[in-house]
Amino acid sequence: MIDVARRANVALSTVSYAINGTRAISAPTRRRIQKAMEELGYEPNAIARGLVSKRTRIIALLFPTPERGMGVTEMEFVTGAAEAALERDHHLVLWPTELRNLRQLDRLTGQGLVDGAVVMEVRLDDERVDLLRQAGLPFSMIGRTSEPGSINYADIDFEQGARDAVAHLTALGHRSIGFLNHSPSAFTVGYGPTVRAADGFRRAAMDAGVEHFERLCGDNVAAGRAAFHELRAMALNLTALVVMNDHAIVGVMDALDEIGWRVPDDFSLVSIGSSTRVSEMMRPRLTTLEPQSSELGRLGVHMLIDELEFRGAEPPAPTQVLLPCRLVEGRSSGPVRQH
Amino acid sequence: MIDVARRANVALSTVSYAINGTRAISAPTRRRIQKAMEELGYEPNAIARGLVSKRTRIIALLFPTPERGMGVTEMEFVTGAAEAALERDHHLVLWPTELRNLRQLDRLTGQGLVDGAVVMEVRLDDERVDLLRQAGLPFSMIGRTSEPGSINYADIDFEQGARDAVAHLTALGHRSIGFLNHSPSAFTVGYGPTVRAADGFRRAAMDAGVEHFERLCGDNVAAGRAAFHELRAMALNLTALVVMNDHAIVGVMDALDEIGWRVPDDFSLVSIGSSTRVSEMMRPRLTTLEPQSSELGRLGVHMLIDELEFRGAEPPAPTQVLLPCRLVEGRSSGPVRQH
DNA sequence: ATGTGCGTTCGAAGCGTTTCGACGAAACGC
DNA sequence: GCGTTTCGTCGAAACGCTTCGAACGCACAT
Repeated sequence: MIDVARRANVALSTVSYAINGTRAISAPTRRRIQKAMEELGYEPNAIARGLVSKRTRIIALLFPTPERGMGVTEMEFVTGAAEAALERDHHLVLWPTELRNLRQLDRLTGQGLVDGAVVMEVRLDDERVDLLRQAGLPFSMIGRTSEPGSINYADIDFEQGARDAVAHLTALGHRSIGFLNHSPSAFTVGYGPTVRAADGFRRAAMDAGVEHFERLCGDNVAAGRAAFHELRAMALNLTALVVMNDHAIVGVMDALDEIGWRVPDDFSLVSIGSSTRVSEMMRPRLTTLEPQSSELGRLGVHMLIDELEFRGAEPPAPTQVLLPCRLVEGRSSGPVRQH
Repeated sequence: MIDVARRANVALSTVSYAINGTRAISAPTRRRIQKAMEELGYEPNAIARGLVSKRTRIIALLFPTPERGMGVTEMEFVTGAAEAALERDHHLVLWPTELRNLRQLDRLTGQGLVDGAVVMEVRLDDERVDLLRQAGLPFSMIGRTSEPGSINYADIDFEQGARDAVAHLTALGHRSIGFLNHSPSAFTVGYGPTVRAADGFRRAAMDAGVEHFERLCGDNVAAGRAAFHELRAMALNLTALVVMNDHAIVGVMDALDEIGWRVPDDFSLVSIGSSTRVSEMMRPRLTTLEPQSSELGRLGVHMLIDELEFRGAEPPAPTQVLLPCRLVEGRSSGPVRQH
């Protein structure tokens, strides 16, 4: 920076003002500085900048490391967030913190490396959120707690998604619809999508006046297969299933094969939350309510940076967004079978 | 840090030495400092540390943003890398740089934020690698260029994977085997796995003395379906296919349905590079040569940090690792059909 | 000529660490 | 009992920037 200043015949501080736009700089001076920077290939040192300005322009992405690893949806959160961060001239660091290990998270925030955080896979009651709030670190959420207050969040509207799924099926004439949810453990830890999708399904089915059945189901093929057989035994008129469980749905299709039912002729399936990349791999291609995952990741980052940049001024109104799922019709849903 | 020093009755610098182990500190003094740090909940400021020590303990993960987005395999690289970084007390930032946009990468490295980089999805001839080398930034690769020289890398051994796939099929009695590769564009840009798997397949088939056919194939269902029909028309005895293309393989199965062939009774399929999470979603569950993606991400980070920590001492021998794929038998491969 | 105000620019003081050279005290050999 | 080494500690100087208060020149009004 000294070299740039010397070359442009100005003081060190003038270069700084020119870079940050903190004070007015006359056009000729600015030009000289620009030129000097380019000629020297100068790039301001992010660390030194961060040290004095208290703005590191680094934000953290908090994601839990679940047993089963992450799917396509989560990957899209991450890439979306990373792209958005870069566009807004920020860096995104990954903090894969186990949920129980709050101590680690505490240490990480204490290091003063990041200006804020985006929290992924938020639970209805999430300790990480409490910790961040206490630490005074600005953050936004992908997902939301049961009491989000004035915290910025962007979430998938799984409740509406479930309603849309039911609407899609009732429009096709189905009058007895089941719902296969995530695992019981997801439900008990208060994983929002699990809870809210179930609500949406129930209401939509009641509003439509159709027979409906719900079931939690382990996140694996065998559980899906078993769940289907059970559901069918208790719901004799069942003609369609809404499934929010990418693994279980495979088991369901296996079970359908076993009893010789064809999809969608004899039975319809609608998946909630599968990305097209996954639903395209199924045969038949699944009808799915696809979440806008990448967009969600982007939003989370933008909300956070908006907040960071407004610091000092009066806080802007919290941004709280529910993104609808997009209905992508595959070949797994069709008109109800006529007996 | 001043508070800690005051509380422990030592000089500022003594606290620093105690934290970093840079100089010997007597046991009682160290204890006093430890205690003071805990009582005050003190955590050293990562930014200030980085500024003076020239070691930010931040490393970058470079991944291209391809059109089709990333799959499960890539996600596992990322999470593996993030976990490994955290374990070794480093931060991982995501740099999703478009391949053509080298300018951006140049700027990013110029900021002096990161100590080194892990490059994902390396091509046989990769401009990013040249740029990093010129910038003097230490880095390791997941994948490898055609001339890796003394650069650390960890790569999936797709060549061996292809051989294993052929071995698996010949052991089942197959004597006419096809290979469905990635898209022509992947081949022309010199994407390593595409090129090397083809080599491995060809050699293994020749060594085993079996009839073999190869084909590039667009990364989508329709292309896979078309490719199968074409392949079958020119290879009348074909009884099995090795596929390194998660999307195309779905099309192949559709095509098999169309001609009434069942998997694996009438025709065998082996996938290369599909993670179990994907192959479990296929029906029948695919036999796959699963890459150890998470391990690869971890390795990339460890290699880089090893190198960073050795700076100054003579450079350690380059670590260059090929990780074998793991054969996971599904239900898509079986004994050759007897006519 | 002298004062007033504005738009620009300057010098210097930090930001929270690491690290260098130096120093006091205890331990050693003779 | 005197140099000499070793161990543990200290004060102060960076690291590369931002930002504060002050000062400069210039046009304008007085």
